[in-house]
Amino acid sequence: MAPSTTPDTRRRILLTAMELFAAKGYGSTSVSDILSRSQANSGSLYHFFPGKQDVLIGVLEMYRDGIQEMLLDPAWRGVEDPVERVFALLAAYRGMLLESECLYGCPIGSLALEIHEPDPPVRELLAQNFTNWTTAIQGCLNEAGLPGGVDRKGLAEFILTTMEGAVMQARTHREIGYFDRSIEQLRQHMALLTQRALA
Amino acid sequence: MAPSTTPDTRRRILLTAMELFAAKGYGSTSVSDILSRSQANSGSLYHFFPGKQDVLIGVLEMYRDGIQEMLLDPAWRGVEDPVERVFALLAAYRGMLLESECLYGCPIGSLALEIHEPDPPVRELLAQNFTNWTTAIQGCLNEAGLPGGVDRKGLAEFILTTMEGAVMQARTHREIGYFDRSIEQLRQHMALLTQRALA
DNA sequence: GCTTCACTTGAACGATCGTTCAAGCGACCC
DNA sequence: GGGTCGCTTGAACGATCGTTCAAGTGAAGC
Repeated sequence: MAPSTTPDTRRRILLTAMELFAAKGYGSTSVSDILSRSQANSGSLYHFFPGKQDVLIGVLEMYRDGIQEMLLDPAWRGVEDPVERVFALLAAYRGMLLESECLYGCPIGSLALEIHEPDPPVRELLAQNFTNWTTAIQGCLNEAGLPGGVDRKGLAEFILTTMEGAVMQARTHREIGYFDRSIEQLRQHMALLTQRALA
Repeated sequence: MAPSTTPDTRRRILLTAMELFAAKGYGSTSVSDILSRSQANSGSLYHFFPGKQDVLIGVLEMYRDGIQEMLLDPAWRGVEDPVERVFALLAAYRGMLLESECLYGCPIGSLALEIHEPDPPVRELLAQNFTNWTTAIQGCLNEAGLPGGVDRKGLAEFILTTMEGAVMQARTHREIGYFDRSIEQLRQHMALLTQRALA
């Protein structure tokens, strides 16, 4: 649609907001923060977005629509085994924690807990992001040779639960060990689930 | 007013702030919110607290010092079995979710993820709250007849991880089922850990 | 050349934020 | 009675918030 020469202000604003929301949260990021970091003027922002919340909606849509390219593809590059892919994704979050000295983990989880009374479209997008995540994991679990009795959807949700809880503790203690130990427990759990059928 | 009871403005401010921080978060709670709901004046608040952040510190200290009376004692009333106590505590969080139609879960977890760059005293208090929680759970696990090889500290942290992640998903989806399914996975995990030694 | 229109510019707005402070109150000690 | 002091009162402050808008730009269609 837009020629390559256009500055693509809308996208620049969204990418900046994505970065700032992840780093400082939604409430602590001011519109003028977004404007100065994205080199845009308030009039431009309000030309594309009715208000600040609609910038958040745009960011959550980017996460939702980009989960494959932005998250799964990089995490799963060179990893074929479906169970390994589960832990490769978790390792990607570990990497984000390490890069930021345990400051930033999962941007969706942070926003989900920060925004206490979200308007319906925001809540819905947060939920969609979680659902897409667990659906991707469920795909791995389906490929994996799990015993028949295992509840794949429940286990996929549990893996998200573990990631979010582990990120929260690692961030709070500023210590990656809290993340690692929870992941290790999850690994044990999945091993026991697999092994139970063999016994 | 009631002359027999001391006004105890400081405590009234803290209890109000505790309530508001849990309901709206720290950033979205204004000082004037606290003042009007606690029937205090700004001068009184700033007489007791250097600033808003010190109110948060006071609230986190209340949570830390009151974990036994406010959280564990009510949850464990009439429950003696140590493993049952673990799930009774989790059931207490389930109750908070239900009472609020899946809006409020764990106030510490919400604050931990909302406050992205906490000053050291705040971060330290959040970490202390988590540590006290896992230490209490570890006490249960020590009493329980777990096989010798089980990592009690790691498992206690994993139980907190599960609670926080499960609360996050239930809140985001506004559906208690997301909480329940993660707890069920945890129950399986603990059952498998116990049973493995018997096999 | 003129019009149209998507987009940009940036000053300005009212609201609300956290915070300050001079003044006042009242219980207790001298 | 006078003085001290912990606590209260509430108006006021400057800063910053999200948002508005009138004016301007420039490419495309006629």
